[in-house]
Order: sequence, then C-alpha cells, then structure tokens
Amino acid sequence: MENRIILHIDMDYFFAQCEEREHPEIKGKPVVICVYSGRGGDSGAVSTSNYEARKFGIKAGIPISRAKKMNPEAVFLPVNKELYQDISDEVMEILRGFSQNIEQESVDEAFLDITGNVPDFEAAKELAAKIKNEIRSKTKLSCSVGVGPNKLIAKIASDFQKPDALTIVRPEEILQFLSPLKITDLIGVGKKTGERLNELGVRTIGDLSGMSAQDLIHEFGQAKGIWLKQASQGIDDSPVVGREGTEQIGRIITLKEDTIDPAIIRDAINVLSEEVYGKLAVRKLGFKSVTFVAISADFKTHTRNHTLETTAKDLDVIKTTANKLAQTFLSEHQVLLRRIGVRVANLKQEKGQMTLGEFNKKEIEYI
DNA sequence: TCTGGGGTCCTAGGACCC
DNA sequence: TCTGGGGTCCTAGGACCC
Repeated sequence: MENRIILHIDMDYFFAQCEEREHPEIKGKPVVICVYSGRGGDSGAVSTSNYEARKFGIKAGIPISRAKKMNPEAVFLPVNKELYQDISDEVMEILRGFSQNIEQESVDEAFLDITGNVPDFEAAKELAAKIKNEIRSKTKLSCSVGVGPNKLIAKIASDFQKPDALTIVRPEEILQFLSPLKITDLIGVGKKTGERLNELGVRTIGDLSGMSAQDLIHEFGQAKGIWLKQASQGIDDSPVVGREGTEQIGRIITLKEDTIDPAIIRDAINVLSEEVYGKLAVRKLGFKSVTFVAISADFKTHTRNHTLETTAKDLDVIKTTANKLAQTFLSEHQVLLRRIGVRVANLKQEKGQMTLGEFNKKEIEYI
C-alpha cells in the first residue's frame, strides 16, 4: 500500500457537457439539466448545469423554478440517461486502455492505480495529460484529473481546479495542499459534520488536523473519529478495486400529489416493482431483501425492510413483499406521502450467469 | 424558493445462538 | 435470586456522494 500513484478522472459538468456535444448550437449558453417530478410545470430539481449557468447561481439540487428565475434565457433540458450512459461507456473503455486497475466510482468518475505503470510522479503527470488528450480527441469532452499517492488526495486534487484541469499532489506536498482547504472539501465531510466541526472552531482541514484523535472520537465515535483524524493528514489506505456489481437496485418516484390513499400507493408500488425487476432480470440477479421507501410530505425518509429466507428472483415476490411492508407502514403512520420507492438488496448472481463482458453487452442492448 | 433519483456506508438496538 | 461474553444477523435511520 506504500508509494502508490493514483489518478482520479472526473468528467466536467458531465450531463450538460454531453448535451453540448449532441447539440453544438447550445454551446456557450447557460445549460441546465433538469429532473422533472411529474407534478406539472417546473416542479423538480436541477441535476447539473454548465459553467455559464453556474455564473447565475444555477447549480445541482436547486428547484427548477428557482433556476428559471435566476436566468429565464438559459437552455433547460430534461435528463437523457441513455445518452450519458453511452458516453460514459466510451470514456471508461478509454481509461481501461491505460490501466486494468480501475475503479469506476460513478457514471462520470473513476480511479486508476498506475503505480506499476510509471516510475514517478513526473511520469504520472505525463500519463495524466495523455489520458486527457485521448478522452478529448475520442469523445470531444473535457475532464479534470487529480494525481496523488492515494484515492482521497487524487479525488480532492481532481476537484481542486476545474474544468479541464490537471492537478498533481506529491507525497511531500500533502499537508501544504490540504491545510488551507475547507473541511467540506474533505470527501466524506458534508453539511452535518461540517456544521458540528464549525461549532468546535474547526474551519479548515489544517484546523482539523490540529485536533486530537481522542477529541474527535469523543465527538464522532470510534470509526468516524479515526477517519477524520487520518483524512485531515491525507492518510488513506483504501485500495483501487474494480466493483463487481451493484449491491442494491431501487427505483423511487414522486407521486402526482401527496397522498395516503392505499390504492394509489399500491399501483405505484406495482409499477416500481416491475421496473426494479426489469433491471434485475437483464443482469440475471436474485435478491434476498426488499425495502419499501416512503418520503413523507415533510421530506422525512422512512423505510421498511424484509429479508427473505432464501434468495428469490420473481417479480411477484417483490410486489407482494413491498406491498405488505407498505401496509405495515401505513398502519403505523398517518402521514401524507410525497415520494415512494422500492429497493432490493443482497443481490446474488443466479447460476449459469453471464461473464462480465456478456453482461456489459447485454446491458447496452437493454438500455 | 419549494425541494429528483441513483447509490454507498455506518450506527445502534434487538434477536438469537453458543 | 441472580446470572457472562462474544458473534452474527436483522431493522430503521442517517450522512454522504454524484
């Protein structure tokens, strides 16, 4: 685990950049990719936006209606997942050409362990530049790359300057690099942890590294305390590992209106179950647990889970179990529901499964 | 200004077994 | 009447990420 060289590749404003590639006429304009909730009008949230839109304050997570007020002239497009998945496949294929030791982190991000491929960080920098060039020439898209001695540093580095950036952090530069950054720049420190740390007078990663492990453990518990202490010093031993497959598959939707009507909820569960089943079936996966997810009108998330005796694979099991769980939940809670979801987990490949290559091909056909 | 949808990982309490 | 400790699995909730 010592002296590794890790790359993190992060596609710039991915969904919006994909749309710019497909529709060159929108390039240069503010572009906003939207997830509409189906409640009519502009109900929904922004998934991502390009840099022109960000100048107006339009960023991921804000309501579409608010974004429209910030800039009514911007180009608003619905998400086109099939397009982004196809382009993602192109990018990942290119990356695989540079190193077999790859971990795809999301649709637009990946880690590469190039320890065995290059002698030092200077060579790593050249390789990273080469990767950026090849992605640009083959897909016409820009990305930002971070190079560091571990995943944590590589990821923070890829985020450090954007877009179209290349940032190298050598082992001896870690503390200098991290110390002035905000604590929320540390991957894994979000809003809640950030606020609690602020209350302790901690604003930068440097401040955090000045806290004792004991105090952090006292405040955040054993695992998180130790992790915070190590992360603040740029220590991260997690390996780059190819993820074999997903651990869970779910679908969640926003209801047309808030409701406690069991018939409406049942109908929605049946549709969601079928969609989850569809995803399982192409991958030839069985499941051992089913979860019903309910998000109430006040945006609280509730879950009801059931673990089966043995691995199942039938649509009917998903439907029946999810509906039973929903009934239990509804008998306990008289709250209006805004969104509901169905999720299966403890996934297991069925016998006579496909190879990974066959699986990838099949999935492309399915999409 | 009214809030999407896909995930991962961790925690705490209880059941159950040895 | 009082009575251990460890391990594993399950459930519900929460933080976080893209």
